[in-house]
Amino acid sequence: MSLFGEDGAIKPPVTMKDVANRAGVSIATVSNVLSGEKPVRAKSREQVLAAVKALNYRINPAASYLRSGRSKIVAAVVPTLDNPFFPTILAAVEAGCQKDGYELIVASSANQPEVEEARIRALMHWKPAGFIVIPCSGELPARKQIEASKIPLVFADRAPDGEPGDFVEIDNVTAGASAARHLTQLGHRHITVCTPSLSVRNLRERIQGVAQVLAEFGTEPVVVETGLGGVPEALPGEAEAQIGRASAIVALMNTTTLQVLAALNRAGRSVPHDVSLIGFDDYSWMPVARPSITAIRQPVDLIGRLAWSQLLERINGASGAPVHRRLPVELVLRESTTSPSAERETPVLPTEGAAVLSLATRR
Amino acid sequence: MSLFGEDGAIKPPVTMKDVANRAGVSIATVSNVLSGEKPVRAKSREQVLAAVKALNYRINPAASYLRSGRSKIVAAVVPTLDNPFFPTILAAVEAGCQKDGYELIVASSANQPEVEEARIRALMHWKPAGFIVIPCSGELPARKQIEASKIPLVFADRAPDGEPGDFVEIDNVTAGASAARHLTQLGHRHITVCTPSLSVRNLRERIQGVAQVLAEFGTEPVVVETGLGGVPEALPGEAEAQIGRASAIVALMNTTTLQVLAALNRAGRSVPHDVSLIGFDDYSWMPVARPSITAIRQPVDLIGRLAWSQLLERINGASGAPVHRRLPVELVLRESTTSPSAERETPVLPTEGAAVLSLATRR
DNA sequence: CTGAAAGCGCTAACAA
DNA sequence: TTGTTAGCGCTTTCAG
Repeated sequence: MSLFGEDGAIKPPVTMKDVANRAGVSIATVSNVLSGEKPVRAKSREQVLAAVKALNYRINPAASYLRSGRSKIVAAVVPTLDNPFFPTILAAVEAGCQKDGYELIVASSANQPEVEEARIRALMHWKPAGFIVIPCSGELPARKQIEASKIPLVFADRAPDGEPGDFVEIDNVTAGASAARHLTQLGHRHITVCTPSLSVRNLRERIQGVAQVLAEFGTEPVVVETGLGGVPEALPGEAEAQIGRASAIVALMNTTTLQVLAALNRAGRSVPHDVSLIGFDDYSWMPVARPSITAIRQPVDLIGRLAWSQLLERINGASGAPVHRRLPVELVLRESTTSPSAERETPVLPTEGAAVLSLATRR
Repeated sequence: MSLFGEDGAIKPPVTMKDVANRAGVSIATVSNVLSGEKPVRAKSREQVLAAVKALNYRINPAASYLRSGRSKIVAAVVPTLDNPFFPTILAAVEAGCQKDGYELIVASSANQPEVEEARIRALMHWKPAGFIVIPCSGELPARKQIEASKIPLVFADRAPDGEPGDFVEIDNVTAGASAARHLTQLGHRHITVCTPSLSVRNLRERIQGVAQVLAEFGTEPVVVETGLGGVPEALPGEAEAQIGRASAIVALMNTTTLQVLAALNRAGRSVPHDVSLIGFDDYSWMPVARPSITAIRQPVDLIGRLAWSQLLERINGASGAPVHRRLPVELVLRESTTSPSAERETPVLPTEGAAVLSLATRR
């Protein structure tokens, strides 16, 4: 399979013509065998396949695309590759692509809508067979262009505002509610929700889920916006203070959990003694941390797999109505959540009197 | 910029011909303006550029590649996307690609040499402008083909056995030595090194670094192979036992650190009371964990950036000798390492009697 | 400096 | 069922 001939000169790459010659058929027949579109006599097919194998021929994807207007490329646009959540989805998508013979082009929007727009436009020129997009905000102007070009588009994890189209996500409202339910069952009545951003719908829905449960108890979540950054030295003053005052916290993203943990350390608050914590996303460090972290586990791999299978169906021409899947999450109970004691509950709202709570429900 | 005309019909995409017509020049001139290869009269250039902008024209990359044999694609092959270490490198590469007008195709070898081989061969058919490869083992047969095709190739993090070629990695021996030095300075003389695999050279070099330091004290590291998997229920019996006996552990990869932590939990060994732990790779959960984890911090982002800039130079024709960069790491001191007491040192070799050590050196 | 024209390797009519 | 042929949109001689 060397690219060099006997004389050391570079061999030109094998083309379909070479295969045709060797198989004793025309290039059209070779094309037909390879594409499987048109019927081909068994004998011819065998000869072609043999020649393909002998020459180690692989179709030139660019030529194929140029002529047919269809490429075996899938384009994925994610908010960032620095947060492991997104690459994990991509891992599943990539595995699907690999299995089904597609290449995956990956672009990061760096959490900036303008970059996202520009990347999608650039990707469009490859006429990818499909797009998998995890938008970085509620606006996705480029969506119109993708849809106008009839390129299948599947959203994963998040969809822009408006009609979701084909979309695989978790059931965010229920997930938020599960977290809140767990905390209320432990006896918490005041929950602080920490979110990196409010401009993404799925995060707003998680808050909504928390709010629904708290409404039963006549309270509302305190919402703290912590920003998209990594784990900073300190959050903005107000956020830092609100976290310091919290008795139960739900962190809506993996990065947020770390931000919260850091802020709690700075505030000298201990988990779960002073404050209970539930994090969205379950990572392998969470069971190992001390205390181990109670988490809402998203089926990340499944999100990716379903996004791919949905996209593939569209690529293969499935028409039907948009498919919007909301996958269930799992609440993984660990050590970071426990019952509040009356003493700890009080400081949250200093105006209220202290109540005495049984400690019996502590694990 | 709609893809629809006034009548709602789909507009065919803008081609170079359209630009030429509008600019009142030939398509060759348009091509020359866009490629910048040949000199073009300023006037013509302006007209072309104006037309390009007006029509929102973008070159068709497949046609361009088909004709010229050069593509603006970079192919990256990584062992997995599930370990955040690799996507972080890719994030930097992707940023570079974006800046310099390349698209990034990502393929995962799933840590299997055969898959790696197959993926590279598939990618070759896109005639990418360059390859960035993080090999999954010491063998990389496909390398010959890449090099024979004159496609620039840069290794990141690891290189296959033999001549490294263009390669950006950390200084593994020194990194291993730093970890060991830190432990010996604390008083440790017995170090257990946990590695996911022995078939990757950079991991072997880290062990070598540890061994060099221990040699000064007349001891040798105990090497435990823990496998590439995630955090399993239990490691193979022998590995589990060796970790349980250790008084100081260096974990050579991020996943290994978690495996070790889990194994130590199962063995009822507490960090750093019973055993000190240093992990390779510094993740945002490590400072937040209790105890926080002492780590060898790799300049992951820099590895990616340098790999890209090196690749870009080759793409642009730089010839010179292979560039092999070994970047320095940082030892980040945290709570998971401390001096051994005699009681803790002893159980390593159960045959020895217990000794009493002062606890004064504990932090 | 610019334009005309010849393909790159492949697919899709169409003819046979 | 198969072969012939005309391009896909671009880059690259080669004349002008």
